[in-house]
Amino acid sequence: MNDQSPVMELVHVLRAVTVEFDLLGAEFAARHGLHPTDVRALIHLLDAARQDIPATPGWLGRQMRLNSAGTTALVDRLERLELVRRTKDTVDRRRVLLEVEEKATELGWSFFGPVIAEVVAVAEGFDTGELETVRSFLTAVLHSTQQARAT
Amino acid sequence: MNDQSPVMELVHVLRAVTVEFDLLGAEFAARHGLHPTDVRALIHLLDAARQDIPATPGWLGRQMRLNSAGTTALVDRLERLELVRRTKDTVDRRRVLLEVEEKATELGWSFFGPVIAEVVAVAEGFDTGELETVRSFLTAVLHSTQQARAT
DNA sequence: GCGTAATATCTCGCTCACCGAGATTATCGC
DNA sequence: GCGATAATCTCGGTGAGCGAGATATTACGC
Repeated sequence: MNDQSPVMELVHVLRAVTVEFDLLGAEFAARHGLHPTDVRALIHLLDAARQDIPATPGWLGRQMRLNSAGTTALVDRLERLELVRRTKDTVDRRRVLLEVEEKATELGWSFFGPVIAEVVAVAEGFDTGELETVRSFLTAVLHSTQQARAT
Repeated sequence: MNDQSPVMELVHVLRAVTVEFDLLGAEFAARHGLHPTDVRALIHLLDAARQDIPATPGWLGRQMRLNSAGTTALVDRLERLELVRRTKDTVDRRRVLLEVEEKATELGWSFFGPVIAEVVAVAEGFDTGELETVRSFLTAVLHSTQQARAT
């Protein structure tokens, strides 16, 4: 397993991309006067909205690995920034549903927009089959990592 | 640019991988009684050592987007944990060099070991050309993102 | 060379994100 | 109904990271 093997290079570049995306999020956060955590939360919330998964403080806290106190504080911040709205669940009235405001989706797009544009630009240089290879490789890494973490 | 386009799926899976790696780092940190920031710093320091880049507090702070006060506190923590050692640069005596201890490399391997094993396992299902495609795609995304961030 | 600007690091005081413990309110099984 | 369980929030405390500024060393203009 030397440093020059193709697989090791993949590991390095994957890690580098992760670091880079983190920094991107941190700088976006700083530029908009919020915290990296808020951006991460926003991503989870928009993702949930996109997939019609009901978002609650408890769910968000689990995604973020925050305890309930930290989660409450996080939701308080997001609500104060008018990015989400707390509404009571009419079915189970212990629960609070988090609804993302218009402002949040706008912010989300202003974050992802440039990233998407870059990936699109890069993708120009690859044909459909190659892109499919990349996608399936990353999906496999994702699933294998998720599974390893669950252990 | 609808949600089902191959490129959009790539963006989503890339983001998911990033989130997953973050959580991995956070859980590794928690398990070893350190903070996610410390793990990130460790990654940068090991990376620097691997590439023979001299690591100083200033350099580390720039990598992490921390100000000098935060950087000093970070290095203090790492030194207290015996992961790095401060040594004065004999050439430029304003500078402090950060040397990673044995303990740090061990910790680094215990973090990356499982990740590498997973990527290796996933890579089994792909031939050399495909892996090269993935590598060059990710490298392109990395460079384009780095450049966009520098702007 | 000599004063001044620039650079690297550190100190101090402070804010606030997050944690642990526990309170509160709502639901469910019996 | 009643205890057990679940979802959320409150309170107090810890510490990571910031802004401002101090200190020490080096580079530059004259």
